[in-house]
Amino acid sequence: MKPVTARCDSVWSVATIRELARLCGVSPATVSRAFNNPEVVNAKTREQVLRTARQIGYLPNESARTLATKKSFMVGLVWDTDHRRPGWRHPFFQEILIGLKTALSGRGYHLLMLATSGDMGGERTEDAYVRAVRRHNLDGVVMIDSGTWDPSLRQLSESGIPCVSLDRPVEGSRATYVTSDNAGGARLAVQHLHERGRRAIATITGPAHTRPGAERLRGYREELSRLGLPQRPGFVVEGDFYLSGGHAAMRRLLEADERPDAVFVAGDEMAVGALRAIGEAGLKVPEDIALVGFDDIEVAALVPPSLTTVAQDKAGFGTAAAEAVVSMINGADTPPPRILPTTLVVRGSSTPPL
Amino acid sequence: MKPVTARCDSVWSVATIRELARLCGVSPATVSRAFNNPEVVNAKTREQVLRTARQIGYLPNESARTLATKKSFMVGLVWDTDHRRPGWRHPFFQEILIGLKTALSGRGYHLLMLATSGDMGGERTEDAYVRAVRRHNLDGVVMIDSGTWDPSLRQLSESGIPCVSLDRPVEGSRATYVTSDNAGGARLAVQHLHERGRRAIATITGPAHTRPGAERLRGYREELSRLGLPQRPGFVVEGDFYLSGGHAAMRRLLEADERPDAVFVAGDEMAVGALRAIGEAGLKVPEDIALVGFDDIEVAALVPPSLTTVAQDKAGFGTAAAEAVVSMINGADTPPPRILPTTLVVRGSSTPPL
DNA sequence: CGGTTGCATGAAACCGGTTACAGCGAGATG
DNA sequence: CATCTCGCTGTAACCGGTTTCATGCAACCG
Repeated sequence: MKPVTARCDSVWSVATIRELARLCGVSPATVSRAFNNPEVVNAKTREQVLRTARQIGYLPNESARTLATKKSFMVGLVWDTDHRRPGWRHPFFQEILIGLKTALSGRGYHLLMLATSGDMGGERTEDAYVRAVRRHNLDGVVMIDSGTWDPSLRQLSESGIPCVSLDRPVEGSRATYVTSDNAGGARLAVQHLHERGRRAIATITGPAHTRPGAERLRGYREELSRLGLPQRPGFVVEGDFYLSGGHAAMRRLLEADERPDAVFVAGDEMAVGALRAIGEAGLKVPEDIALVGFDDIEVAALVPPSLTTVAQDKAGFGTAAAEAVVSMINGADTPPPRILPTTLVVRGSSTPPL
Repeated sequence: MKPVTARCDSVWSVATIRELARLCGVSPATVSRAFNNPEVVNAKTREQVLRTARQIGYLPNESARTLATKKSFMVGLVWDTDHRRPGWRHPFFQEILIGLKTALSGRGYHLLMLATSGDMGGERTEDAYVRAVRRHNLDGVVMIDSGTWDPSLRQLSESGIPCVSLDRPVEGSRATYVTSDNAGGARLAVQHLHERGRRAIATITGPAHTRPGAERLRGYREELSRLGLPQRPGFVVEGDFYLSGGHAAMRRLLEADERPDAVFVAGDEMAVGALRAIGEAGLKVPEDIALVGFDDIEVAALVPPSLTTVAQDKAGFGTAAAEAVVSMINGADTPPPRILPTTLVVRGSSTPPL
């Protein structure tokens, strides 16, 4: 009888450490040690404490623990959902989040989504993030590139709180970042198009002020020179990472005097826009123009023709960010920026060769 | 000079309430009241406290506050990333999350992503969620339908913690759920196809054990009877919400004796698969077969022909969930299930009419 | 003018953990 | 046998807020 009742209560009981100590006939200190420094407490005592704890469903109160230790085992996620075009979506936010959450959980950390400077009411100050972190005793922070540069982010990265940024370099003694090998991926793309016999290779870039945009353009240029192909100014058109921008950029490329026979598009969403513009011009992919995108988002495989693209290690972002932030929390030196390898996924938009 | 230093320090100082009280020449109790019960403290005193607080950059410690009040102003998000096919993605998780976070932030709550029973190490027990909630003094919980039914979820919803589920009915005195008007959406789809002159309307359903799957099928059937169209058993094929399932289901429909001239597909991803199967069979959409999907995911607009579909109020999910959970936290009666309206988005796959 | 009322405030206990320090008994050592 | 170690445990202070209760004081009333 009794055990059953106890089992039932276990979900509900709000036993404190003193209660548990009383039941075991030991002091709260010993109970605390039984959990946090098991090796320092006598084996029999420890066993009894743990057993009794299970019976009465004792759960340590994390707020009290955080208060005493100043460690919350929580990492903040800064992800600005304002300042955005309506409907803006990070190309693979969900995959990053899964990777991040899984890796953090595995290391004993939880993830707290921080309110954005925009969506908390009166507290709209520049140091809103820093304030939130301090209030909640967060051990570290991960920030996901918001496209626009929020001065609060700089404050945060320079505040000395362990801080990992995705896809954007940051300054600060305990700040680092994770990014894909954007230049390398671009080189893969250009090289692939070259192997397929294309020689007039244009590019639609991301916004110049974004890191990935700039890096992918750099890779494109580097690979062209390596291959001994000429750099034609008219072959570089800036897009905005959105479908409409890709569409517009492609139209500009088609209207120019010289038509490319291949385009490296620095983002899959833009590539879908480009695909459409090409279709509207009465041309065919890949026969008239081959296309290689970047990101390997879900649509890339679904749209006809399916899109050859440079794939990023999406879950790897989350894992790498978690590793970096946890190691800094544990006192390790600030790790260098982590560059994740990219891979080429060949699909219909670049095959068959000419 | 001094003010500047103070401003600088403000980010760093770890002033406590006693420190602040000392500086103002009042007791900690008064400071606490100045923040939490402003009306009960003398106007001049209050002003001075707030001003000084700003100067020295005082920030209340949330752990201490939670410890004392047992309110954490945090809501847990249960989102199981295990048990999944690799690469599984909720059709519009990101939009829901944005809505949820924004609505919660606006109400003064933060969102804590709970580790899944799977990804925390030793603690893999059935009451893992309940334990996490209690340890962190979470005020409430939102659970996003994980597709598979985890017994821990039932424990959670029946634990008496304010709890809102998305797309799945739940039991529990302080538990409710938010869902789209799936049946109504299905009726819209069928009605639309009927208006377009189609009479042999088949359906590819979601898994029967999922709520949205069952409801959409119900709506389809209801609308058929309302329109006086016959229910042909062969016209109902079960899919799995994934592309491949939609593809397979469509093939079964095409192989049958009687070919439909329209199909209501209970999910956009399946609809893309169906689109493909139809193309492979040498038929054309919408000329031979019209298609209406469900969800209005991003690809729906991108795939050719673009997909007519039943749109769900994606951000509305998050907002409604936030409203419900916060109202329960504030002691209101458990609100009834919230059914969000759906709308028909007409695109190429169902136009022009026959 | 004594007593009531109400406002503003302070003292101290409390929330539930952690941890520095002291103490205690048993076995080892000189 | 006195002393020193060592392993284990308890006492009590502390983390930084909130809240109950008591109190001082001024205004108000008859």
